Amino acid sequence: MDEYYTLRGYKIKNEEILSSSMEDYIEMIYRISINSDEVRVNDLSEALNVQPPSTTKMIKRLSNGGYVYYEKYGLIKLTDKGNDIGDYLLKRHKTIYEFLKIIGIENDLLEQTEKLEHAINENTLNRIKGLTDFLNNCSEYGKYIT
Amino acid sequence: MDEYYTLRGYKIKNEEILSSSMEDYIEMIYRISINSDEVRVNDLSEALNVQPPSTTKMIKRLSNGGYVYYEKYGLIKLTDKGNDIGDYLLKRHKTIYEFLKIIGIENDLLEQTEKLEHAINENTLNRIKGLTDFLNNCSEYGKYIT
DNA sequence: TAAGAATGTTAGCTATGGCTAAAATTATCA
DNA sequence: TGATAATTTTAGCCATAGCTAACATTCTTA
Repeated sequence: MDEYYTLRGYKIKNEEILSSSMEDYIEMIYRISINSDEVRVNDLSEALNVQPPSTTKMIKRLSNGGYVYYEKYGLIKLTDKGNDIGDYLLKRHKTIYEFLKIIGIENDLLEQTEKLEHAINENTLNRIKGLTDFLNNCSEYGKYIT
Repeated sequence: MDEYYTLRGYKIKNEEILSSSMEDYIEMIYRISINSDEVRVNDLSEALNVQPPSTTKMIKRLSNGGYVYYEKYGLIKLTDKGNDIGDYLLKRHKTIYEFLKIIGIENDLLEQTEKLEHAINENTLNRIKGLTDFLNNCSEYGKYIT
């Protein structure tokens, strides 16, 4: 029998550890970390278009979960665990971005990527990666898309 | 400049009228309505794996928004507006389901559909529909996927 | 038709994840 | 070095969307 749930229902059902927001923060910390090893509350707030108190709160959660090191007024640094996740999240982001791009999304490319990425599990991600590769090398598709 | 937001940020930014949950409820009312014209709080609760008080609360919101007709202890009925949306949501669901199926998702097909559908806007949906059609008629893909 | 079962509602709790205003800390620079 | 500016935190608010427990209504059936 088909088993439907609300979106929230799926999250609870799967004991999903990371919420979409947590993912957004970790991915962004990881992104910023690439170019500088100083990640601050303010940087993150600006990058995510969020007010600093929201960031403070989230950093506490991430710190409790063992995703970041953080001490009051200090620098934010991903733990090994956090770093692995960040790496995965950024790759996921890029995979979806490339996929959406090749199927012709232009205007809302980033927004659609940001929304979709949280919904896609590892298996689906791999399928999408494979599909993107296929499309990139498919002459019929080349004709179809132009 | 790239403008990132948290997922919640995008929702607020776009003044998105329908939350994911609201969409889930409307889609399910629409679904149930196809086979019977008696949609009750309990049916909906069971179908969505949610407790009846949650449904009562949501039905009130949907009623206030003009998506359903409802009177205490009565039947739930979509308004014309609700019906149009339900129709769109069900089509969106099916489109994504077919897409995920053709790219080889099996185990989490329904769950991934349910998660993805809320993230996809009309333009992306059309692209995905087009892509699915293409894949269905693409001999190279037939070879690739087997 | 009256009792019990089924269904639905209300009240009030939870967590997430935003926000503002105000307080605290840290950094800068004259 | 001490005043001011910038950054960060705390406190407390909001809405969404679940939940349980208790109450109300409606339905069924003996």
